[in-house]
This record gives sequence, C-alpha cells and structure tokens, in this order.
Amino acid sequence: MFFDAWQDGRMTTTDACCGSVAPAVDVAAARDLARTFKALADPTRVQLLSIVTAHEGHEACVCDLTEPVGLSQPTVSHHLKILVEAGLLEREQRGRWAYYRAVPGAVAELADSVATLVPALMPEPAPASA
Amino acid sequence: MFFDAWQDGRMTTTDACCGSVAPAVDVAAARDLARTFKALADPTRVQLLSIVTAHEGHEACVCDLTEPVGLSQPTVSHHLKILVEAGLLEREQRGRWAYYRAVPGAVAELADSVATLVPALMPEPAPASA
DNA sequence: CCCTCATATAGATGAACTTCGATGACTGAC
DNA sequence: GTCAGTCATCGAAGTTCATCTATATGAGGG
Repeated sequence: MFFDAWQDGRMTTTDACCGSVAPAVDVAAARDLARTFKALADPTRVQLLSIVTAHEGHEACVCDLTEPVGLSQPTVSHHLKILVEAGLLEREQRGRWAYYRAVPGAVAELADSVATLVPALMPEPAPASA
Repeated sequence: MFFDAWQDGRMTTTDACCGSVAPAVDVAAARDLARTFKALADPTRVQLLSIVTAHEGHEACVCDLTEPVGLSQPTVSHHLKILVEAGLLEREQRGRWAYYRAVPGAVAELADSVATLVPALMPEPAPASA
C-alpha cells in the first residue's frame, strides 16, 4: 500500500489524489501529540493539573487532591501517575508524603505544539492557485 | 460532603486541608477542556486535523483523507464527526463531496486554554500569599 | 519491633473507544 | 428512471479506560 510510505513519513499529501501541501505533523509527531492529549482527556486530570499549579508553592501532596476531585485515593494516584508519565507533572517524595509539581515549560510546550498543528490558519483563506 | 460544594465551583482549594489558591479552572471548565482534549487524544484525529489544514485551500474531502491515514472510509468519517462535534472542524457538502475545514481560531483558542491551565508557571515560584 | 499513616499496586468490573463490513441516503450523469 | 459514486449510519468485535475494594510498600514514632 502506498500509504504505508506516507505513514513512515516518506510521503506527503502531494502524492494523494488531490493533495497539495505536506501536513504540519508527521505520523510520529501525531502519535506523540495524541499521547499528551490523552493524558489531559479526562476532567479529573485537568482538575488535578490545575489544582497542583494553583496550590501553595505550585505543589501538592495526594492528600490535598483526593477531596477536591471527590475520588478515592487510589484513583487519584492513578491519574497522577498518568500525568507524570506524560511529562506534565513530576513527583518528589518527602518523608511520608509524595509531592506533585507541574513540570516547568511542559504545558507551554504543549501550547506551542497545538499552534504547530494548525500552522497558518488565517481568517481569510489564502487565494490558492491549484 | 464538602467537596460537593467545590465541584459546584463554590469552593476553592483554600478550604481544603492546606490549600492556598483557587485553581485556574473550575469543574465545568475542566470538563469542557477535557472534552476538547479527548477529541485530539487519537493519533488519527491529530493527523486528520493536520492534513486538512495543510491541504489545498485549507479543506479536504473524505476521499483525500482515507489513504493518508490508512483506515477505512467509515472509520475516517467517524473520526471527522468527532472533530466536528468538538468544534475543531466544520463540514460543508458540495455536490457529492463533503468538505472539511478547520474552524478558524478554534485551535488558537485551545492553545490559549492550555496556557490558562497553568496560569503563572514562572521558573521561580512567585511569593504566594495564602 | 510494632503500629500508624500516606501512598502505590493488584485485581475486578462496567463503560467507552476504535475499527471493521454491510447497508442506507443522497448526488450527478446517462 | 436507473446507475455509479461519495459519504454517513448501524451493529459487532476486540481493546482500552476509569473506578472501586483490598492489599502491599515504606516511612516515622512509640
């Protein structure tokens, strides 16, 4: 199949039936981006990231988080682990408590990636010449 | 439970055990944001959005999209519908073809929302006054 | 050494998601 | 009117996910 080549990043939409321009992200970038989006594709995790960031010293322990989100402690730990694996939070053990902190720049980098997704979306479509 | 009030947006982490600052997003905002993230939480949909945007005239029909992503036509239609329902794409029927186009500003707005998630993440933590 | 507290892990369950083939709906051409 | 082409919907199969309870791990204090 010729789209196997496309999925390897060796082809662009120019080779498709009526394509014109190479997409802004290749398959690998799409996979990575989707992985990060998936980490934020749950209301609880969005809340957790927000609460941690807004918390005293931009960090919070699990005990600070279970009550605000209204879920059991193991569930909160599960969500925090997903956010850590996505590179959005980092964990530090201090004594008996585990403190979570937003990774500096990770969210800003995500915002940049989002912008990269749609590179030049002007209000009026450019006068394309096909 | 007191966190029911929090989930209604009437409380902040200030009322929690050792909270300090209200989170940047309330529960409703977190739910909406997560819904948009979920629409982009699949590599295929990230690819589709990218391809559509990079395509001639910033639009593409379904027939332009099945081969690049290597999936069946019903599956591509399914993903496109999800992107439309998330407000990231818009659909226009012209003759026998259905053209999909990125909603202007939707992705930029998402990037802003991402930045809102982590409002003031400076390299050095600001001297918060709880 | 034991007990308590904070957190992580394991296992189970029900729901949601991705994908497909088959089929239906609608358009344009003959 | 009929036929071919484009796309959406339907129903099914397999996988992943969110959540819980129960339990393990690990640190501090007596």
